[in-house]
Amino acid sequence: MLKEISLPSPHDCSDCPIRHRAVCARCDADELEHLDKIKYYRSFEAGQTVVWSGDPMDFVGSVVSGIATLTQTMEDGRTQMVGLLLPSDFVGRPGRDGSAYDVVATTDLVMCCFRKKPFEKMMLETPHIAQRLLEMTLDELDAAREWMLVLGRKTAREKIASLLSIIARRDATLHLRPAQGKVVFDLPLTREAMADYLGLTLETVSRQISALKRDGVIQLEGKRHVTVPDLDRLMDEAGDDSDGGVFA
Amino acid sequence: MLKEISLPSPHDCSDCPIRHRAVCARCDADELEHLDKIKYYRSFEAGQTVVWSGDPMDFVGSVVSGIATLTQTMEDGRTQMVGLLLPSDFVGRPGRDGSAYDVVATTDLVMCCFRKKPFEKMMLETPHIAQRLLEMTLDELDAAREWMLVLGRKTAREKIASLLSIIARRDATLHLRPAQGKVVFDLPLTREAMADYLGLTLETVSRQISALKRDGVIQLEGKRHVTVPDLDRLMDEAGDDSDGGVFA
DNA sequence: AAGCCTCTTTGACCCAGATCAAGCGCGAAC
DNA sequence: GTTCGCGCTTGATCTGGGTCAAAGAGGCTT
Repeated sequence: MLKEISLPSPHDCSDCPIRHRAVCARCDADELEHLDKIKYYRSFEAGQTVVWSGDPMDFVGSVVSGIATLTQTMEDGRTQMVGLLLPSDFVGRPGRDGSAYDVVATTDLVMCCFRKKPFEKMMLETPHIAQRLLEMTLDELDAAREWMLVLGRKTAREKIASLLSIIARRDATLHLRPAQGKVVFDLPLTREAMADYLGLTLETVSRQISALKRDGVIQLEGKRHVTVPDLDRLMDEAGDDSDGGVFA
Repeated sequence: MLKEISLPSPHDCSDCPIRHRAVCARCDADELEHLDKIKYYRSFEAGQTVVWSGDPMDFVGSVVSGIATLTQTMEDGRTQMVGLLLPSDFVGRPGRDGSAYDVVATTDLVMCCFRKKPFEKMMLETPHIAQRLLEMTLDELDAAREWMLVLGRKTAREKIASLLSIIARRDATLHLRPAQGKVVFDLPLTREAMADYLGLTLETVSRQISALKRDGVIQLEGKRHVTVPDLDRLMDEAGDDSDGGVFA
């Protein structure tokens, strides 16, 4: 198994890239100082498991950079990804000891962790944190429900288009580019991970990506670098009428 | 369209059947009194729509009795149920004007509604409410993710068994009976609603129910009255290893 | 630069579940 | 008591996506 990387230099909340979106978004200077005392950074290599389902977790935290996945596995090995954790997303559940899912780093990953007990205590005393966490949890619930429609009712082609448009829009907002017209990005997931997210096999994922390429909906350079000439076209293929905004 | 029924007699929080499970579970007497001022009851007939997706909602609230569903619909009519609302479950999202889903009463339904604006104000001032809502939202998120595994990876037979065992366990806990051995209950959903929940067609639902009956996993009296001779057997068929507890 | 290893693509075939189509059973309306 | 309508079942057939199998394409190691 891979070794955990130690972070070269711990940094300060004031220049934290996720300062304004994470669970600490609403905190004032005093509260940040308090958080600072219970926080620490951890880094993981791509492919490393952050927590195993069922294992005790003595921390909660935020993704600072990189991407992690939340997956559930059945005894016979069938797996379903139930969440994609992007920078600023929260990991762990206050008031619960074990993790309900496997959390795996898909890319190199940096997390800002809080020791669980002190964090829980602080949540009770600091409405700003509890409020922000509620808001984030409600957003995740909406995203999960949006995904239930994808899993339950969409065709393979629509599923792929849905995933690509989510990534494309997320990337556009992250880089403050307009979320329409031409979008270019790198796929952060392998075909297998995409299959696990979409409830498909990796062969079907591959075939449908080839089909979308053949039909000019996307262009591919290598296996991962994607160009979407017309985001509206892609979103049409996804079957949702413009709305969307799952991981907004 | 059906008419809304007016409730014969509004009742008091102290003898409310969902007092200890709903969003108000942690409230003390003062807080309940405050809530009482902004609350009102509404009743709906089976089949009636409580809110349409996209429509403005000027209230949030709790299901007091009956069952409601949360569904999403695509332009071409494909629909996916994304939530099953049982007594004590919360409806609506503080801080959002419109409903993201259709909310439909599956049975006759009574709701305890709070005017939205005052409720939002009260949430900011009353940690007990925000804390309980966070807890409930986290539970719903877990349930939604559990359901993603069902939708994405389970076979039709496993899907049916999963739904039946959820209903059976919920019913058992609601009536304080042991959640194992023999369980008897009524299906609160039509075959079509089950299909919408499971991402199947109603024909497949019907066939798989017949198959489970033929195999002795369940017994049916009429279309809706179900006897599960051995809950463990049913849960085996659902494919999850004992754990479960989605709507616990 | 040869050999591996992992990720990916593509082909051939198969099957679970969708679709299309009757028909049943039971309560409500006339 | 007959008819209507709705919810449900069952059969026949079709098909999207799964399964099994082979091979290409980079990137790393030695």
